[in-house]
Amino acid sequence: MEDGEPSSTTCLPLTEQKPQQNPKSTKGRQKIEIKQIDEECRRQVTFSKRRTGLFKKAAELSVLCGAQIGIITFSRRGRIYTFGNVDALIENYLRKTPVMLRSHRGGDVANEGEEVDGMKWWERAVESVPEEEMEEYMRALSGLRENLWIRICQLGGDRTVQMNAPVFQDPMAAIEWKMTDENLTVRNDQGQAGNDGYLDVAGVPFLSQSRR
Amino acid sequence: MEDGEPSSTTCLPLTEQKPQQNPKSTKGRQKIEIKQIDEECRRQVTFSKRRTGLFKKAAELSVLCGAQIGIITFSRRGRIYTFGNVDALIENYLRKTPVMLRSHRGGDVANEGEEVDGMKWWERAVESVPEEEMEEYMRALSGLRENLWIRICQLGGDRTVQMNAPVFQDPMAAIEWKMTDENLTVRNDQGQAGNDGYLDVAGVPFLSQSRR
DNA sequence: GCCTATATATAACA
DNA sequence: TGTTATATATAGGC
Repeated sequence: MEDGEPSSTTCLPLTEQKPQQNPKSTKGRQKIEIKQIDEECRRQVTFSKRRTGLFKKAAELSVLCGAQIGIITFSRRGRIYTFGNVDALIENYLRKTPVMLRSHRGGDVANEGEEVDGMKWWERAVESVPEEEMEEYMRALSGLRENLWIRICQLGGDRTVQMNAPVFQDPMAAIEWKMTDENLTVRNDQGQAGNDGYLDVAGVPFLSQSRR
Repeated sequence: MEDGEPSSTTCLPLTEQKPQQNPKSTKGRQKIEIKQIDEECRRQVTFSKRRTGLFKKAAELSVLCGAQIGIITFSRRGRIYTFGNVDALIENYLRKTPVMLRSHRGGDVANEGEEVDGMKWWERAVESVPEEEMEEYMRALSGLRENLWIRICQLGGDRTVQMNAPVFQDPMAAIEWKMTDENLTVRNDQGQAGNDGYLDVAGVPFLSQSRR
């Protein structure tokens, strides 16, 4: 947009300028390029502010449109910040996109619908599985489990910070939920405690925000 | 837009303000209350626009701060819209908040850390479980599975719309990702196709949502 | 969808 | 953190 001095040519210099010794207390919001922020400090500030903004937007969308929204965020340090009823949404999501089930019977997702007694294999009680199918059943369950945890070891961080906004057990609850400061407050629950020193590369904080 | 001059108000009032030709082409963005939108049509438009905005914000945050972000959204019709590498994030999330494991050995999460051969019970191969523990193991797995699917039947809708933005297999990939139109384009894949008529129960949305 | 006028989100500072 | 000046998001309308 405009950049340099638009010059004051179009304005009459009639009255003296504002006596403010503050020609412009700040530069205001500057345009930035959407690319990785290198400066640790600035990045953290941005992460914090924008995460807050993102969650707020999600909350508004949820209320305005009665939608269920869940957000999972891993900071680069491996810390988790979540919004919404993530657990319920995950379960629902897993059902609608059953990627975890491919390991059953050859891994062809086409078999997914196979039923016995009107139930999908994963819906049947373990005890109801016939002896002769047990081995295969176990293998399937194992695969299910494996798929759940297979990539677990790929990430290192272990610090968990839960930031939960509204929890909509019931869809309608989302509508009731109001965006009060209370609701948007960060609940930094240290998880399983332990050494609190995060051993951050540069003594940058980001951890001393325990409140509430 | 101009800024050089502190007060445009001091500009010469010589010419009459805007000629009346443009009374105001639009009212511009109006302030709205954050509460459930009743009008079906307006709600859908808002949902669409704000969802796009939300995902865009998420993408920016992801790139700017190198964070991994996943968003799951269920419209009130039960359609899913997701952003980010949801699968990977879910797995990671499940590890850090192993709520699914409470069913093991009395449901005390305190036992969660119990290890055998340096592996958590859920990490062990099914085949390695001693015969005498098999029954209990199966019960535990069953519980795990049950917890995964327990609430499955509570939702009715089956339409699945996947809207996937970037897929960050690797954390660093997020940084590379650019916010092109291509990336932000909605990929509306009907899932398993079928009747598209949702049969939404009159105005009362969320239809047969079974409540608890 | 595209457009305009405003309501909001936020980058740079203190 | 809180403030300020701008960059963006978007409600209402085609």
